[in-house]
Amino acid sequence: MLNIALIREKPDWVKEEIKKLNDEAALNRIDCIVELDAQRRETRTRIETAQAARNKLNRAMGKLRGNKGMADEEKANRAQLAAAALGVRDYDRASRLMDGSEPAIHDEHVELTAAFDELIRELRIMGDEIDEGFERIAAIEGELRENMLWIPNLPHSSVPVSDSEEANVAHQPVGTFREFDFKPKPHWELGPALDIIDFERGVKLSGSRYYLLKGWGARLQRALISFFLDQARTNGYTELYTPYIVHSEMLYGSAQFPKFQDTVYGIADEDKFLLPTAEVAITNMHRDEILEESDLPLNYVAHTPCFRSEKASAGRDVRGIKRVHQFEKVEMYKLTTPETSYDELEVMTRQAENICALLDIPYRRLEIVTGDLGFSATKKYDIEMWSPGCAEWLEVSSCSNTEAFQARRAMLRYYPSGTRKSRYLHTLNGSGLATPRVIIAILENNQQADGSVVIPEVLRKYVGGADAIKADGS
RNA sequence: GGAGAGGUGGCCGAGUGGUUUAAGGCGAUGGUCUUGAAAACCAUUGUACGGUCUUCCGUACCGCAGGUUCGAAUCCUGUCCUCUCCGCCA
Repeated sequence: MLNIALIREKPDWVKEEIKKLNDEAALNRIDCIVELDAQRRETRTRIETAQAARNKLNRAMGKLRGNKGMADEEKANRAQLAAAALGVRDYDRASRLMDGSEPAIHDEHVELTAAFDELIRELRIMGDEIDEGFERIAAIEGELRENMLWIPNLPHSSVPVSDSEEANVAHQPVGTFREFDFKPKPHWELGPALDIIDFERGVKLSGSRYYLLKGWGARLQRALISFFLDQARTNGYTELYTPYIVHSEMLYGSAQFPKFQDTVYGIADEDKFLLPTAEVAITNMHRDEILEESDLPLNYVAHTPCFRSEKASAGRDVRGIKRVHQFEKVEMYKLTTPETSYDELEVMTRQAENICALLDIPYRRLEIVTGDLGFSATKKYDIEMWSPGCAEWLEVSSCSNTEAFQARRAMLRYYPSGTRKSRYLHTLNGSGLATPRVIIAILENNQQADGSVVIPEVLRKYVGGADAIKADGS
């Protein structure tokens, strides 16, 4: 979520920024937000002042009714006078009469019960008005929040401005592109030939975009996950094992909801969902907490399966395991101070790149333009591995700074050293890395003329020293 | 899944529907005292939002959401979570 004060103070500037993001619908909400915010504050001030008077009167009522030292005669008289004062909305006088701080002139006999009934009637009228006011506030705030939840994060000033993902700035590729003396095959041929990816049976079990890894396929994936986690640990990340099913609030916290509600899988009859990424669990881990600056940065890493419905990309990338409903990912995550988050983004991105380098697969960094930033990032780098079989760059990591966008939604705060005034912290996330696409890249880059696949050096210690996957299964 | 007991501030823990502050303690912070520390004593104490916004004022928050009432931590309903016992289970 954006800071509402920013929209209040610089609505035109915010609109200009949103224009860079290709989000027409969000743009149209800004005027509405400004209006609702003004209404909200005006109504709140008015109703809360009335509520203050009401609280005071109710306390005075208790004092009057429970005052053992006061004769019924005087109580009745005060109640009657207070009711009259309430009738002309003189709340101060009414409360002084009730709590005894203003003398009451006793001029006529008043019946106690009748006087209190009259007073309670006046208080009820006042209370009903205020209750209506609070209902109005709740309605306004609900509508305001609903609008705010649909406003994307604003781009960092260093992000190239463009609406087209074609314009993403590709850095110089790193690594050696292998020269093949045969035509490299795509993984959807290599996998079945080696009997390590079984598409038919995956589909039999669960439908399209599901697959089954078998033998070396499953083993290679497990090796990769261990390797990724060990790399992250070496880089100072604390490993987490998180729930894979979370409450819907968590998806609001990490900003998948409400906009991307149809990209996740829900649990029947429960308000819970399968993780589309570990980011959701980690973002909300410190929800509603206030950390100390000395705790930061917090670096976490978690391996989880990721479940995605991929409704938006129906029909695209249906071949192979490039885009699937279930995959394994190792996610790096940082909670930092606002001062350090951009430096940390560079650090995290280099760490992701380093994993590609260690696997000895050619890769490149993409600097994502404003129009392709997504909903929550202020700045984002993608890392792509080259896959000679399908002859394309495959996104294997995406590293983002969301600044305080998720922190504001999930209430992630910290006390700067020496103060007790909390601030929102910054959050960053980056894959490090995701398996099915890395498996694709390894199969396609390391395939040999005889159909075998060489196992990257760094993975061998995870597979008992084996150096190749052969068609005969050895 | 069944039965029961509970959810109160950073922590522990009181709290007959009212008579202006959620008692008291612990912890933390500041101060007094001290050569320094401890002890003792004094003071302070959360979050969010709003107000002519650093120290002032107000509103809301006693798991969460509703309800009853002039007034709810307290009464009612629902819900989530925790604990104990039983059942099941890796």
